Amino acid sequence: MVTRDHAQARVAVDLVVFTIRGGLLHLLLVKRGNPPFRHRHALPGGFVRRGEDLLDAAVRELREETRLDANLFHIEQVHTYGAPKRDPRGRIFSVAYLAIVPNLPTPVGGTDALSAHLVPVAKVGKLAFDHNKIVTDALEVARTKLEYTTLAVSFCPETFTITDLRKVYEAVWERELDARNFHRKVLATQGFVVDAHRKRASPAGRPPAEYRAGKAIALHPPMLRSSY
Amino acid sequence: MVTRDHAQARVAVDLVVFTIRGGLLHLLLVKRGNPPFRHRHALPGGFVRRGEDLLDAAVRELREETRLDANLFHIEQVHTYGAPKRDPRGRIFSVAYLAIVPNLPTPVGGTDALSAHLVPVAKVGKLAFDHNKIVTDALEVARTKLEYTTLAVSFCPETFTITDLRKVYEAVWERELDARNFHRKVLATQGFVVDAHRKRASPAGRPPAEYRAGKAIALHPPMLRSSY
DNA sequence: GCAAAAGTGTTGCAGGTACACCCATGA
DNA sequence: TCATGGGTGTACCTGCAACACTTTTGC
Repeated sequence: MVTRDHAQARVAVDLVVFTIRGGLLHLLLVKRGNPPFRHRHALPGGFVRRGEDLLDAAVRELREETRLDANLFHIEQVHTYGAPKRDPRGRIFSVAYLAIVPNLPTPVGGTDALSAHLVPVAKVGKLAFDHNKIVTDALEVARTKLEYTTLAVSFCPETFTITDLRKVYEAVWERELDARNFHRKVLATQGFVVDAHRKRASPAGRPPAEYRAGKAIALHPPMLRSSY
Repeated sequence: MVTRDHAQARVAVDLVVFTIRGGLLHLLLVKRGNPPFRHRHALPGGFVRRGEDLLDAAVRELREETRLDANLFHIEQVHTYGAPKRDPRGRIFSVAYLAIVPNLPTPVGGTDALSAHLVPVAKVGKLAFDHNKIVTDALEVARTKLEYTTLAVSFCPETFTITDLRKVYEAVWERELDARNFHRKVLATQGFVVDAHRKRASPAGRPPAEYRAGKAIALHPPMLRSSY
């Protein structure tokens, strides 16, 4: 190609970080410290550095924001956004990553952010750029992945109970599940969870058994939310 | 950010175009006319232009390559590849698109390609750049989407028989299906296909009824390939 | 014992597989 | 009437939803 009619562009990663607090799905947001959209909430993220791969950039940004070790969270690419005017600073493509972390520690502000907060997804307001669309897309991916994969355990600490796991599904799907059928189904699915041979002290009622994440990644059969 | 340690980059789209010929899944490949990887097979694609959105760039490239009208094929974004050294020309991010076309007309060479061919996916050799990885990823997406969506009709011409549709599944999954159960299941799934009230002349046997694509996008219940 | 939460048994139904069988056409 | 592929009926099996019921703890 002789004429350079293609764009010289910058490429950023944006992070949709979900965690669960108090039975509700929360999203990690930062308050922007610089224009454009100064003081507006936005997704954490930043530019991909020279010589840096996309996933590495996403992991780096998440670590800067949460101080979490890379093997303590789930992260995967979701979609890339490239509308010509999505960012007033120029041509910026954004590769969105979905991250899921167990019981996130109190977040800290990053380089470009005034502060970071966890916000219940139901209360997320108008965000900077096209970030509302990015959140919607990532949430749909997370909801679908709970059906066919063991992704839900990524929301849980190292050991957890079946009820903990069920509350993950209920928070993400915003839908109640039958505790008894759920219990049976999780234990019947090979590799979903493995017995930790411990009981948790409980404030009331029979103490539940604790489990760890199993080795399976895909669920056979899936946990369908359909049956509307 | 004061220091510009992030990459100034170019962004390209690469197309994984599938079609079915003679009951086999085929992939559209071009022979590169310019370095790097000159004379090597590669995915069709090209740089995103100034002021052009990602999907528009992918549709444009596909039209240039196949002369097909935009509403005659299915296209969707799959994944973005950004390893620092994936392209020897410099920092180039590639957004991969999966496209599915019915009975592709003979392809033509594009601006950057010597020629274009349809190759059975089983016979795809070593491709330029990281394109083998891109094809593998896109194929897995296509296989999965056949389970949960009506994507298979995108491989079919305007009117088709249930057997045509079944052969799509068999080609993509590389697995034979029971014709009788498949038939019943497709007709039982609301909105998958609608009766075209025509019969096709057949060389032997009872003439099959013809159908058109229905309005449904998702399949309830899904067409599971599992049951290994 | 009573409350509370964990965990099990059972029944009815929806949907899948396997395969016997009937239908419509050309030669 | 036979071969061929389209299409239907049916029997068996798996897996889920619903919900009654039992178990194990703290008070």
